[in-house]
Amino acid sequence: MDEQSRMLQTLAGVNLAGHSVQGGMALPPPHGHEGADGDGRKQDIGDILHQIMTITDQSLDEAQAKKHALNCHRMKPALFSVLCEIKEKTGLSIRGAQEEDPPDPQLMRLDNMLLAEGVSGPEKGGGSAAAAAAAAASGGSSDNSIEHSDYRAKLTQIRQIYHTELEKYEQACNEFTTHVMNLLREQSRTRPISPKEIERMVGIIHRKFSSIQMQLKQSTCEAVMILRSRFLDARRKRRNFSKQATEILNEYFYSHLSNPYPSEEAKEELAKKCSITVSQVSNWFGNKRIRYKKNIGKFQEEANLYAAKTAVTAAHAVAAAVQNNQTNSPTTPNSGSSGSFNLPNSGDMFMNMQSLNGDSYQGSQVGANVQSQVDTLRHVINQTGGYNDGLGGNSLYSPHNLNANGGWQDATTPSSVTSPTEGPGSVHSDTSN
DNA sequence: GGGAATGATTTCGA
DNA sequence: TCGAAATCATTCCC
Repeated sequence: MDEQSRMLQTLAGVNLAGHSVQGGMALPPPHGHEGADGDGRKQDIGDILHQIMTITDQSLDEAQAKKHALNCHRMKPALFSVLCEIKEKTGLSIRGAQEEDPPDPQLMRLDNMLLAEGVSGPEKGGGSAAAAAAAAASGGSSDNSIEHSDYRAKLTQIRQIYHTELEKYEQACNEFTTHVMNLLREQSRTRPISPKEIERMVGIIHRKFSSIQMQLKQSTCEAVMILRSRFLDARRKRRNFSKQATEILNEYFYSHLSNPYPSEEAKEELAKKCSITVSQVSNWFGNKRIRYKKNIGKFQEEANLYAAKTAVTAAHAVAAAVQNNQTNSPTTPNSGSSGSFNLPNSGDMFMNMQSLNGDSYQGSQVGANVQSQVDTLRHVINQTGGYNDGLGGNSLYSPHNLNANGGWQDATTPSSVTSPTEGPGSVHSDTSN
């Protein structure tokens, strides 16, 4: 038995017995004179119900005629409203639970992500955080800015497609909803369709369309994720630092060999000079320390090279200071470097050179050219007589870069500062750490 | 193409 | 949180 027949039977069964339908609604009093007594009313309603029940058995023309007659029947409005109410109540009891849909967590996640990535919501800055982070991580070179703008362009493309599609869906949804509403309103003249039912139907349509929208959002999110991962993966695509950057880092490393732990400030400065990030500087020093320690012999040549370089720089600085000293009052030569960063006094460098001859460095030899630079430097310094032979004696630069454990001595007390043999007036001023 | 070099990441301990 | 150590992944060089 279909729903309509059941409802009609309910209607007939309940109302004909003279009781109100569930919910307390009674059949309104008949409009005409005829319904004044209960039997006449029962007869009337029974008649109508019979006609409705048998309408499908009749030919199309007959049925049409009967329908028209029923529509014009004086009892029609009353019956219709009762049918609407019954349908409403049964419908609500069935669908009531579905009405209060909690917000879909998946949809919320998608919405949040699209918002965060700048695909939905205001356009400005969309996804720039990810791009900027990746750009910063990979050094912020011009290549990266190109990649950055590429990322932005692609994100804008995704955004445009998303909004176009969303608009299409919304338009289609509105059109379809209007169409269905008109249809239902039209039909409500011939069958019991309450406004609530229309609302419900609209809700169903919207839910269907929102599920399509969810698919769109999901695909958009996937596209963004792919784009983002591709962009961020560039971070892993290692690029060697420029030669200049490596030189700067090496210079710092070998001139601070006693304590190759740059402070935050030093790291920042090095990062700036090398056009890399602070964390890249940290990585570089981490790698350098471990690799140097693992294979000191292999780095010997490099150490000598940078020591020589620093010696020359220091010699120039001292020579300049000497000249200055000759023309002006005596001054204490500082660690002042003409290098690109606050090159510490060559103290560590010389310590390195001494160290190279020490136990820790397995008796390796300092290059002759370096030695000659040192000699020159020492000579110049002696000539000035401005300060102790800090660079000269072994007393100051003992081979204690690496401790017995194979590690550098306590980073907080670099040898350059705490060396017990370091006399007052030493030129050693490696305090950058 | 293979090995060395090198920057990045992961794991672990202090 | 930082650094050591191991390892991965990529680039460089022969």
